[in-house]
Amino acid sequence: MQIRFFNSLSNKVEDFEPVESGTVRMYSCGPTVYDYAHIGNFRSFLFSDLLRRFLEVAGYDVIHVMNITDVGHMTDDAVADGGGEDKMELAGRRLKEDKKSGKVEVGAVEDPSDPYQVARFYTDSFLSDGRQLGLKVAGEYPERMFHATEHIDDMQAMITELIDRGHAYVAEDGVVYYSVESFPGYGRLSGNTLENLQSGAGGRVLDEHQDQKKHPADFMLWKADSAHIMKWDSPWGEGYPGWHIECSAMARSRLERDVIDIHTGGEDLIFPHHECEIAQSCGATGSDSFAKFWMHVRFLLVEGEKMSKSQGNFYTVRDVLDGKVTGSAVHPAVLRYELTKTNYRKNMNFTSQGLQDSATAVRRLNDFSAKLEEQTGGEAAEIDNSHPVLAEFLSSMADDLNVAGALGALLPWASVSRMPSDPHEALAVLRKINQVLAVAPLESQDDASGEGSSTAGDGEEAVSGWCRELDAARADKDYDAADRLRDQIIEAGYDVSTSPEGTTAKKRLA
RNA sequence: GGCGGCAUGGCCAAGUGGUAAGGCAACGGUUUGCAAAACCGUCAUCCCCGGUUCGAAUCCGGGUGCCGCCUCCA
Repeated sequence: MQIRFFNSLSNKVEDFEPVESGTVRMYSCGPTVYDYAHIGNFRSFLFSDLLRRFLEVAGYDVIHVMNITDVGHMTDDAVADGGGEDKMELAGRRLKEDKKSGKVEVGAVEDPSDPYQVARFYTDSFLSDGRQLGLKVAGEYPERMFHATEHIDDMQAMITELIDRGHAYVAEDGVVYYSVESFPGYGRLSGNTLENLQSGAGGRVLDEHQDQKKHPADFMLWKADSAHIMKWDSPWGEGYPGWHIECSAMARSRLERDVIDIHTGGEDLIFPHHECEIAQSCGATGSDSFAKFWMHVRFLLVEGEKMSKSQGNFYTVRDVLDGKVTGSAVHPAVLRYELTKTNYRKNMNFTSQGLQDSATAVRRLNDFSAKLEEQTGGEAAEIDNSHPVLAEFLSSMADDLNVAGALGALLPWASVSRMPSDPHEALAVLRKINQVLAVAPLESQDDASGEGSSTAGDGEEAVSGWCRELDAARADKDYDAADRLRDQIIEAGYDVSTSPEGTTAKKRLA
């Protein structure tokens, strides 16, 4: 099976081969932890998870790492190089407000003016969201997910290398800048070559107040600022690192290679972030490449509109799970399915209807899974990847993660009314597919979350009592009572199914 | 103004030269105390214009629309 991915570096679909046979090293730009992650963030993170899971099922050892950005982002957007205040500081003030108003539990953050506590709070939120949604790397914290603030040494070492190799300089104001003119490959990823940047600058202000820099596109590596809320000693004065350097430094130290296989992120990161990473990494290592494959996720729209706080269509993961979109609680597996079912290179349209569709599909896969488990007693056959459904599923995924094609193979097969002739084999196939999709069985998410499942158990007992009452009413031909009970169960968030064997109710997933 | 990406039925979406997968919704039927579920069946010529070809959703040229980046941002 030849795996092919679209490479943002060449804007072409290319055959994928890892640098080291059998092992894939991938780096994903992770969350910033001064706010809750939203569904757009998670589309990106789940894309990297799907990619990683697919590569694992395809037979690779995957070393997948993701950073947690807890330093280096500034609020002032008029000045790109360290203006305004640290977003962590702002987040601290907001948390303080939320604490007062009761939006954030007492005890969750003791001292909001401590940026490390703010980071800790939002890191925990992220890890909890991630684990619920089946994000493997979140379950591997802190081995494979780690904080930028714990890698300041690596960043400083890389900055030193860059200065030594003539790729960086200390400007008159004491700020360390990367010199883009020292790196001929600048612009290769984004198309924003120095030439293009210049010719495209018409009408736009390109840093006229950056007269300290040798070139307007030079970007900050270290800024001495003893007044800054988060600061470290350095050869260039007490201060903090630029935003881009953390990924270059951490990818190298954590993946232990100068050249890695795959680097992922949202499409907005192509420029300047990833362009700058390449310049830094290649500049420091002397290698002519940093990541062999760059894969970028397109943005998602919400009901056809851009997601924005002012439009009122801005959703965090917990908003969706709590039912802010659909009006009733959404199972994490449904959100995972919804956010991964559209190919990562297309803008996906996140809609309430889509969530409902996903819930139907997840239900279907789970019913199918449950029936197979029942038929086999959980005994799966030994299989390779040659089963027709599995083979088509994997070959679709191998084609630049064609999820829709893969689901096109899976869904018609996964039908409880046409059960496969060999359930042991089918169970093995489904389990393998679910290693990629991670939506059926649903329990895979519950282990990690720990919350919500206990209350669901209580509700289920009441509902199953109502089902027995409903059966009794129907036996008595007391249809008014039966209809009332049915409405009651539906009201409680369950789908009712009556059959000669009795009434059963299943929790609606969205 | 510069650099990229995308455009298939009501919705999600496969298909990369030979006469349009799959899912959801809808509609008709079977079933049902009624309904739901389930099952059977029905449902598109592919943004526009021009070209290449025996033949194009698929290749080429020109438009149009949408998305991202060029300033923090998945």
